[in-house]
Amino acid sequence: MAFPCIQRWCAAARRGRLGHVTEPWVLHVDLDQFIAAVEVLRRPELAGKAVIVGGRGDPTERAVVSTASYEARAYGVGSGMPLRIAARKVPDAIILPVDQDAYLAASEQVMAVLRSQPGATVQVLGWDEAFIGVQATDPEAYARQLQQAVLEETRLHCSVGIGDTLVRAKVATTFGKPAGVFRLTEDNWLDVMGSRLTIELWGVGTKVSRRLATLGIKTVAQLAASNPDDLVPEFGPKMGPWYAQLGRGDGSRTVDDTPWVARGHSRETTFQHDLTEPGQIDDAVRELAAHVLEDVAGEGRPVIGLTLKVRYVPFITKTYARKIPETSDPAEVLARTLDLMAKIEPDRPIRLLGLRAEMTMPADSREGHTPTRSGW
DNA sequence: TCTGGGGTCCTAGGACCC
DNA sequence: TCTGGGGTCCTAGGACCC
Repeated sequence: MAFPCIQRWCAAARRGRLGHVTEPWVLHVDLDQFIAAVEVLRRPELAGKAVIVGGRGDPTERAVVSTASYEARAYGVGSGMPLRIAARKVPDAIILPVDQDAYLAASEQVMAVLRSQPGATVQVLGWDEAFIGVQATDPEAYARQLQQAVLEETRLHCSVGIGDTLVRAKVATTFGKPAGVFRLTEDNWLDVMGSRLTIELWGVGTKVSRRLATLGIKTVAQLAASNPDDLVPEFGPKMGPWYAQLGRGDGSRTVDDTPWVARGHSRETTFQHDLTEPGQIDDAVRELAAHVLEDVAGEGRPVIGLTLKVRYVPFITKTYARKIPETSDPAEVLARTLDLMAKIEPDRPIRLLGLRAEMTMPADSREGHTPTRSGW
């Protein structure tokens, strides 16, 4: 299958660029403080102030921070932090409610700009980030031009990571923030990342970094040098070798722009006051299930699996799952969800903090695909 | 300090079959 | 009476990401 390479070689030769053949690069684009930036755009008077976006914008409620502006981050506020705590840390912060529609609209604008870049293959990862695959002789120049285009058309700043794999591009972006560009390849990966802790890797959190440490692996360099087989007893046949690969920054180099199709949908709520009465719980499950059904029905796809996740009072999560015969009948799905709910600790008093209802859809009703995590 | 809401994927262990 | 070994499917739970 040398044909595409020869074609590229010929094309390069035609342009008189032989000896400077264009290389395939992965770019990772990440909008800077995206949600806060969108809020500042429509309220310019907020520029330069400590802005915190979370929940319904009421710091007395149970909710967490979605995004904080850099000014608020200077006080130690970060996403995921309880809103109540954040408000205490920055007493004069401006606290705003989450407005998903506004962020989605801004996101679509940004993605349109990315797709309009010459030769770009765009793989969207979330509201505020995407991979871009591109052939370029000077990826930094390409990145700068891309940042300029995004800024001109959306008034939003972004950072760009350049890499020879998806993982390296993704990690590179953190060194480009804010509004910068950084390149991470096989050549400088260990120089830049080697002495850092494994938790700084994309896909390694507190639990896994702690388990790695018990194996004597604390730094990225140590993980990179580890034998993949040695990690199998602790992490299993897939995750073990995957972590070793992650330590080296290796993995897929392919940006996949196949349209995203969800595997399932879910809704979650946290109650402002714990639920204790069976009637309340019944109502909550019905309401949640109805919302998920709307999302599923909106795609015109059937349901094959149900999951209820129940958060009890001292932060215990219980899962109840059922495979069901494929159906598109909302009444049947609701009835089966209520069956599942009957399993919620019927025998002892309960206090519910929150509920999550999930519905999964058959794989063969999907047309697109996306790389699996272990594929990265 | 006390924990959102939307996702994805992996693993262990049990049930069941041959 | 006691028990191999492989495979698949399902449930529960966990971890991580934005």
